[in-house]
Amino acid sequence: MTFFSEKPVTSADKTFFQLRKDIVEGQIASGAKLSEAELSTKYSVSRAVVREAINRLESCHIVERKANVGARVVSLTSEGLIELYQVRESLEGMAARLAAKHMSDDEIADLNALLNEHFEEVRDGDSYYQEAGDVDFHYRIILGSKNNHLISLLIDGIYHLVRMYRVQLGMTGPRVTTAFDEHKHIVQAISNRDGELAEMLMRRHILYSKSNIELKLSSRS
Amino acid sequence: MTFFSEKPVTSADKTFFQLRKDIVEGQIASGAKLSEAELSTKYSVSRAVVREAINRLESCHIVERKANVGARVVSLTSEGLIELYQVRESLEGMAARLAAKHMSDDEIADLNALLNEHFEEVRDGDSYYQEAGDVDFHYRIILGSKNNHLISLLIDGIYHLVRMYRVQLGMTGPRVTTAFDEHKHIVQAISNRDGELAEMLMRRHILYSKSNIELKLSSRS
DNA sequence: TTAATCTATATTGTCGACAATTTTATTGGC
DNA sequence: GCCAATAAAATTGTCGACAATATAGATTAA
Repeated sequence: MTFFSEKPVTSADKTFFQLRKDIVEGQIASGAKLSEAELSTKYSVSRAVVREAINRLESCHIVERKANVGARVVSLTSEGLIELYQVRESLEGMAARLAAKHMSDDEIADLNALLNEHFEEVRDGDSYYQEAGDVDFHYRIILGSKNNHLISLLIDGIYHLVRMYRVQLGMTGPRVTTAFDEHKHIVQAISNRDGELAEMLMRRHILYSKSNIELKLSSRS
Repeated sequence: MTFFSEKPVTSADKTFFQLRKDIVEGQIASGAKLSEAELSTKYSVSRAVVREAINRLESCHIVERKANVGARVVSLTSEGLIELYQVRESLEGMAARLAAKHMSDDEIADLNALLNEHFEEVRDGDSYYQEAGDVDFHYRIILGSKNNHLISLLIDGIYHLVRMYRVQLGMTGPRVTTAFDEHKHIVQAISNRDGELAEMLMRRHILYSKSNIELKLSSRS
């Protein structure tokens, strides 16, 4: 299920989405230089729309740009990962707190239903949907916060970077079973309208997730 | 004291800074439409650089843009203020936590010195520097987090919006004395390297600050 | 008179060309 | 042979013009 069916209306939109996808999924390497002329021919658009796309990516912290020099894709470092997850812990913790206050009973019921689907998939050993299921879960809570500023920061910003790390470090759907239990407890806290606990559990959940990725990262290098 | 002496190198930089200033300080009204042609003549630059400036402001959540329609300055609403302060509470709480871990002893000493200057100003009834002093205090802690992602989100993003609300609602340097005590306790926690407490105190500090602004906002409307 | 359609106007989106700056290559001196 | 100064190439920044879309106004039919 896709929530924000971001519909590219303008040509710059399409180029932005395409370029972001190519970077996040590693088609364009981390640290690579983004030549405006080159991308212009590659995507069959003018340099102006490529520039706009690159500017937007810079705002997302996906590329870094120096004046009169050019733009490069950010390099994936362990420090960057740590920083990213600290921000994520902070914001998504707040999202969980707010979700406990602002989600409707129906939304919470849906969230429980999702968790059950999720459980059956785990039980059947179908770990393919896990990745999407995990994102789905987190998105619902983020949206449940009803805080548009928070939503934008997480979904338009952080999450694409998180996905970039995950994809390029080759970790899809890790630690399925333990994460499920954590999700369950978070939903319980939200059901009980206990924002404080929901925030705490979400923060720990993300901390665990970070440790897990760091572990795989260190063993890989 | 200015920390990030953001030096505008390109023409688009200058236009971006100028336009942001004009919006934040209310020269351009909240909710106003931003005509590219108009601004182009006003700032004596081409439409392309105005477009780039507007795009950057959109990323900061200072303006909202609709495709093929145009950009408007965000309207200041009480909901927007609440959302903003929730995000700020979350991020700046994390900043305080990290600052307690990552600030050097020298930096902490400087922070204490700043607090003392601050105290004398308060004692002398010189409330003019209070506004800048408050920002100064918060900036040091944010920078002390040593988390570049966090720093960028707060300083490039949130703080300009916060300032926009403050300036346009006419609240410069509110509740001087009580805020000072709160600052003092936060610094104490950081000195003790107690990140957990620092985060808690910072979050409460920002919550109080929010309540204070909301109070003035409701009495004004 | 009102509503809908069509037309005219204005605004945004896109493009190619030129200007300014940086990077690379070349030349000259030691 | 190596370094510095200079010239050439390539890349980014800026501009004005054209195309596409949306808004406002006029016209016509019910």
